[in-house]
Parts: sequence; structure tokens; C-alpha cells
Amino acid sequence: MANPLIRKLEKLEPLSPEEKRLLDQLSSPARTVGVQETIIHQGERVEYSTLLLEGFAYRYRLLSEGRRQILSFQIPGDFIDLHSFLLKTMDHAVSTLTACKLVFVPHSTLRHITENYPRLTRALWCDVAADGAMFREWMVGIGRRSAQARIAHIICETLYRLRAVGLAGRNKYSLPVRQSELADAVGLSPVHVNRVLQDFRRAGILESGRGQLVVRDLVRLCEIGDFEPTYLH
Amino acid sequence: MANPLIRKLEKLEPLSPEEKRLLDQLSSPARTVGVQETIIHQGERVEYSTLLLEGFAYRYRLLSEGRRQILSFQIPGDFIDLHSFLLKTMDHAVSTLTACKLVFVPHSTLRHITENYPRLTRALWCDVAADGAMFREWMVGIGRRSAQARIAHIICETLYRLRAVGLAGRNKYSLPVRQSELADAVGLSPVHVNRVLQDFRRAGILESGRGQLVVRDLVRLCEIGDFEPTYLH
DNA sequence: CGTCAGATTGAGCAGCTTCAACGTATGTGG
DNA sequence: CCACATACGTTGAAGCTGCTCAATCTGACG
Repeated sequence: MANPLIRKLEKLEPLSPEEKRLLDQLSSPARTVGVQETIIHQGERVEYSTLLLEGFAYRYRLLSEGRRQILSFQIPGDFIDLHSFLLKTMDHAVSTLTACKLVFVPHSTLRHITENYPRLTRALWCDVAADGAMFREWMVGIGRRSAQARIAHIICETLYRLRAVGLAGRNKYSLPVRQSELADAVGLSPVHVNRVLQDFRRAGILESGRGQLVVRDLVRLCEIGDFEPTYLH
Repeated sequence: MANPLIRKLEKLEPLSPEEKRLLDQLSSPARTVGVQETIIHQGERVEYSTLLLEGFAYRYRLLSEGRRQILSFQIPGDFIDLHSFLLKTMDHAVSTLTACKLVFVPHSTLRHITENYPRLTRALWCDVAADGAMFREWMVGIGRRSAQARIAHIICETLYRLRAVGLAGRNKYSLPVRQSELADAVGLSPVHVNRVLQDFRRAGILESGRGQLVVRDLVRLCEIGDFEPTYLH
């Protein structure tokens, strides 16, 4: 299977064969991590960035009293914490949703890239910028959209992102998140997420269960979620 | 007055005299823009990035039905939309809060920097990464903190940021935002922001009015806002 | 003195939360 | 193969937080 990172970065900047070779070298050795393990802890100072080759993970902040805000779901091809190359200490944690194949890329390697491969550097920088764009979008959703819209939006977003890496069909994908994780991602209570999902099911907009999601009426879902895929870049 | 951008970037990466000279050249010619003008429109495709030398601005997304989410307040030294160098089309708008002195840096110049000045490139990249860290922090606040905490948090954050560029005293600063703008920043209604501010005033925690803010009890405010300045980097 | 933007106030209510119970799959050990 | 445990999903009831609407106040300014 083609390297999902190369596939993604190529869309951002054209890459030379040498650069692609470099990226491929960088993608080994991969390590496997089990389900629901914490890869990086909040507050940790790291010396490498983590590339996700297979499986799903999520980033989150823990607050006092056990509250949690999920910041993003990560899918294959994502450079989960590339920003740590620049900022060093992690302001959030990363855990796996499924078993994952990961590569830990030393920051010294990334530094070497910035010294010698400007095009590749821009591509990586761009990835961090796109990350920021997604945060902005989530912020808008949590701050100013209804519960329905938030949930519809995140479902659309995930569909589009998974499609882009060939991991979703036209209107169906599998993402092993519990309702309580969805809740922590959109800033709602699990109970309310449950009720909204039921509304969607009753309205024939989607089917969901056990990490499987089938969108029956994508147009309607995009409408409800006020979803515009532009920001995904 | 020293170039605020240089001051900021130097903290992130040590810069050579040549690099500083380059940044200084880059900071001219400055243009002045009036109060409450829109500098960049949502959806616009830009060929330059905007550096804020003096004055205050804010970034925001407009939604249907006149709703709005403010994404950040920008202060002198900020490279407001550096991410547009990578992503080109703006997913949000930028407007001024006060009259501003701005420099529009062509993307071609930034490209030149990435080709020839790796250290400077990292410093700029770092700035974008720090931007993302701030979005994450706001997301956590809007998603999982109470109205009190959100408002306390944003007040603390702004104090610390303004202090870092020498624009705030020990516990007092001026930021010309209306309550309705604060509301759009923290995802609340203006009315509710008003009531929370009154609570704070009555509790002797702060004084506020006409864009002036005096924090009377910073320790308490940080507590209420669950504020930890680490993420500001 | 009138005007206007923004701050303040009150009343009523909607959306979402909390708590706690119950349902339903899936797995596990005996 | 059954008994039990566990993990989620689902349901109901009660209530809080923050919203909306609309009126009133205040200070700055021409």
C-alpha cells in the first residue's frame, strides 16, 4: 500500500523522487500500538513527532473534574503531533482508538529536512496550517452551532476526510468512537448526543451503531451541519 | 520602537543579524488602516500575509443568520494570516478593532525565505504552530468550561499576551472590545457576558469599561478561568 | 439638547445537562 | 451451555445555564 503521508503531501506541494524516497525512509520502522493506549501524555516534552500509518487516534485535553475536550480525530496519513517539532511540550494528549501502526520521527530528522528540503518543509508546514484550519472550524461549531449542526458537521467532515485517503465509501465509513467520545468532541453530553443521533436515524438521515456509520441523506446532513468542505484543503 | 515581530521570533529561534535585517526590510512600507475596517474577507484568495505592527485586530467567521464566531484577537507583532501563505484561500475574515499599522508581505517573499533561511522559516512555522495551540485552548474553553471560566480565561490570556509585547501593565490593559465582541469570542450572548462581568466587578475581581480592563485579583481570576499560560509558548 | 452606541435590567423560556435506572449486546469462566 | 460481568446505548424526569426579546439607562459627542 502506498505511503499515505506522501499521498497527502503531494497534493500540497509537488515532490521530487528524492523527497519521496526520504519520506519513505522516514516511515520506518513502524511500531504497533494497541487499542486505547495513550501514546503521548499532556505536558510531556517530546523529541519526536508521530506519524499515523494505520488505525485511528484522537487528541484531547483533560480538565479538572474528569472533563475532557477532544481536539481532533486522526486518520492514516496524519502527522499527529507535527507541531511538537516547533513547540516541544505537548499541551494535549494523544490516545489510540484502534490498534495503530505508528512511526516516531525524531525532531532531528525534521530539522534536517528544514535545513535541506524547502519544498518538503513547506508541505509539512502546510499540514500544520491545515490542522489549524480544522481547529478553527471546530471552534465555530462548538461556539455558535446547535447540537444537531455540530453532530451533523463532524459526521460530514469525517466522511470527507476518510474518503480522501480511500477509507470511506461514497456514504459509509467505520470510525470506532463511542457516543461519549463524540460528545467530548462536540462539547455536549453523551445523553444529548444519543438523542440527536436517534433523531437523525428516525428522520432517515443516517444509520449508526458499533462504530459503523451510513449516511442515507448526505445533502440533508450537510445542510443541517452547515458543512462546507473548503476548509479541509 | 523595536520591531515587535523580531522581538517575538527571537524568543522562538535565535536569529542572525542578516535575518533580522531581512525581517526589518520586510516590515516596510507600512500602511495605516482605520477603525473597524475589514482587511481580509472570508473566502478571499490572497497573495500576501499581513503583519500587524500597531493596533488591534480580530479574526472571525460569519455564519448564516448573522451569527459570528471570533477566532482570535490580534495584537502588535502578530503575523495575522501567515497561514494564508500555505493555504491561500481565507476561511475567515480579519477586521480592525482600532486604527492599525500593517505590512502586507507578498507570499513570494515568504517563499524566498523558505528557500534560503531555514532558521527563519522555522521561526515563522513556529508562529503558526503557536496560533494552533491558541485555537485548541479556545476550543477547550468553549466546549467544556462555564461562562465564568471562559470569560476569566480570555481576560487572563489577553493580559499575558499584551504583557509579553510590553502593552500591558502588571494587571491592567486596554483592549477596545465591546461586550458583544467578547461574547462572540467565547460563544455566549452579549447579555450573559454583561452579567458575568458584573459578577466579577461585584466580587472585586476586576474593573472594566470602555475598553479598559483592570484586574484586581489575578490569582482568583486565573483560578476561575482555569488559566495555565504554558500554551502561549 | 438631542442622538446614538453600547451597557444594563427583567421576565420568560429553550436547550442541554444531570442523575439514575434500565436495556442489550458481547465476552468469560465454570 | 448457562450465569454473570462488563460496556455501551437508551430512556425519563427534573432542573440549571444561558438565551431571547424588549425596555431602559448611561455617557460621549455634535
